[in-house]
Amino acid sequence: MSDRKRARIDIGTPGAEQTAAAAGGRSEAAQKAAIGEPTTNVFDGGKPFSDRYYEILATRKELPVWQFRDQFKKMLRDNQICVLVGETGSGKTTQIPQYCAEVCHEDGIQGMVSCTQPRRVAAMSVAQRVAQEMDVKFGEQVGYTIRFEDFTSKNTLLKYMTDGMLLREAMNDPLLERYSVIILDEAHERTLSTDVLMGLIKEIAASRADLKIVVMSATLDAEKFQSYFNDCPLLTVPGRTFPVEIFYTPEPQPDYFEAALRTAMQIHRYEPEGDILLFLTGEEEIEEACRTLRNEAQNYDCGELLCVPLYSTLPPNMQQRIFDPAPPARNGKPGRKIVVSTNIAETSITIDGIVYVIDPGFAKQKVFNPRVRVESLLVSPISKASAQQRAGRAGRTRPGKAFRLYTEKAFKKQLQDTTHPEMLRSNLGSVVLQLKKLGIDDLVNFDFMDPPVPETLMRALEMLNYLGALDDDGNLTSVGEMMSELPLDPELAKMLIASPEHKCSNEILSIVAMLSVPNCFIRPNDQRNEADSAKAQFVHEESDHITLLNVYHAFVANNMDQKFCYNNYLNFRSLKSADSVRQQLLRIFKRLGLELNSTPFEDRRYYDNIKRAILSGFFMQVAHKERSGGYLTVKDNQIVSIHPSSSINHRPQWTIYHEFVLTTKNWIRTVTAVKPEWLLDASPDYFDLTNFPQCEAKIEIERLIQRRARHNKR
DNA sequence: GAGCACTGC
Repeated sequence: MSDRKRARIDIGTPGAEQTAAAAGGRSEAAQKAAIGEPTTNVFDGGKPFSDRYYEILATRKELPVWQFRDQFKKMLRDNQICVLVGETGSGKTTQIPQYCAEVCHEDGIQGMVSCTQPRRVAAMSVAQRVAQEMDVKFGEQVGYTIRFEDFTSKNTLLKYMTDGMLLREAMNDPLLERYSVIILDEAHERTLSTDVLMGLIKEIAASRADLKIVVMSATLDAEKFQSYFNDCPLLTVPGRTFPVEIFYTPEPQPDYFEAALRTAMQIHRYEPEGDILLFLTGEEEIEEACRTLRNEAQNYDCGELLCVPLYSTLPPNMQQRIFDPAPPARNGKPGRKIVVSTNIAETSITIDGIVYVIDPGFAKQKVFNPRVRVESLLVSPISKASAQQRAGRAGRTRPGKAFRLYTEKAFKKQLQDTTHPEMLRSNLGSVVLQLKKLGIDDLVNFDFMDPPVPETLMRALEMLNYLGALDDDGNLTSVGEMMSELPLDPELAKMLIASPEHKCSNEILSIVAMLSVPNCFIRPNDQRNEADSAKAQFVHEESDHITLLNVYHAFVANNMDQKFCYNNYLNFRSLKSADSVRQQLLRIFKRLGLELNSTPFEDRRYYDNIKRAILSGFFMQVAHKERSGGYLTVKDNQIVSIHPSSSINHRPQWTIYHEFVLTTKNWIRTVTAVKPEWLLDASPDYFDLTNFPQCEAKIEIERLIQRRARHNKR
């Protein structure tokens, strides 16, 4: 009999000695035993529970979800798939996975319980908490797995992980056989990975009767999840938050920014004490709002107002300021903290003590145009679900108020119920490659919860075909197999795999890593010149990609020193993470059996080889300078300009670009000058003139082909 | 001569 099965006896059936001890009424454990609760930890070799366990257990029992423990366990036993809806504060994320582990133990089921999270921090912090609750060593029986970090052991029975990580695992373990229960948490967020996982897991469930699936979500989409998963049972657990009173504006607001600041000042001047959370759309807006509010607060006879900005690119020590206490009262008027934040405060970061929420009703959202394959950010109205989530932020510690800067009618009639899932707003290149690797051949009929428009899928398939990842029948090629192993966009993956042929894989590894992390150049508004001259040291005048390579080399040559970064206006965090990414890519690169090589620096082909390697992944992102002097993207004929941050010091005839950014204008960012004949070498298929729209670029390529033909004849 | 919603492998 396995240890697990033997240990099962302990649950709920205390042994004779324990019952005898209870009669003495001394220790806490003994008292527990007397009322039929276990006193030893079946998950830790039958060790007695610590005192701390009982302390935490008391708080666990106060969670709303505790009342549903037996009901949930029964539902799990009786069904393969179930949906659990739990509002904020229900305790579902920490408790449900434990209940699953209990069921596995009690029923002698082998295999791990996995609980997925959209974000790394959540996976880590929840795992730590649950290890404490279960009174086991963190990283042993309970652990977590995220990119770059696997904090689990061979004894792990409950594992928190990012949803992207589970998807990676599925590529090598298509039926996810090491798991007996998979819990998809925060499913309502509908991230790309969650959506792919849902489709995949639904398929796996059909062929693995022993696999249990729990989908956990906030309220709004419950029935949709239920019907998607074959009308499975649903358990609803109430949350534990304080009531939030909602106020709408009587009239639509022409300028949400101005209305937001006005509302903030009114709350500060006339409402009882309590901190404010104001949602705006981006860094610039947020910094401006903070400046204005600081000034305003001095013009009135009111308490002190502490204005704290919050957005993801803010350095962590600045982000910490959101937890500073509000200033004390002044002349009997309350001091107050106002946090001015992007959407990051809607899901990722929770601030306690917020009593007032101001919701102008907008957020920057990703939109995708499949015709020109461009993703861009657009300020757009939020959904009802988002508005509800934002309002909820006011009721975490006591009853609060939410001020919506739009009319009730607009809320009811104009806001969509939920935010469009990311799947419908993204370039699906990576998703398609992943699904192919997972053995899903018929993508058009794949059971997506919200199927993407066919054109988006077609563009992704076409792109992967040009990259050589899929053959003409849509099957994964050996190049495609390798590409799918790399945690990169397909273009970057292709460029890396092709780099050994161009004798520069060492350099391309560095460039790809640098392209995969946030922008490393810092340019403070009041030190632009200093920052620009610091950057000038690294500039390669024909290529932003090579400029990035120079930065990485300098970083390494200076022992990855933080001071070096500070002195040179470089983002240390970003460069550190580029180095981690590079190490990870290098490991995979070697595993794939690819050759690590470099062209000698003295060789005149050193830079050309690098540019050709970049082109092998990015030949679909080329811009051509027209006779008018402006740039047009090749084949799509979009008017674009080279981004002012570019280190290119001339205007090359042909250039590849890494990103197309749509803001005030169509920009191409991170560019490298190339020679037109390299285009033909990189992909004769893509530059086949029979399906090329008429334009100057076509005429030049035509001439080039004729010249080559003549040359070959001679 | 301008900008970086947020995640994740």
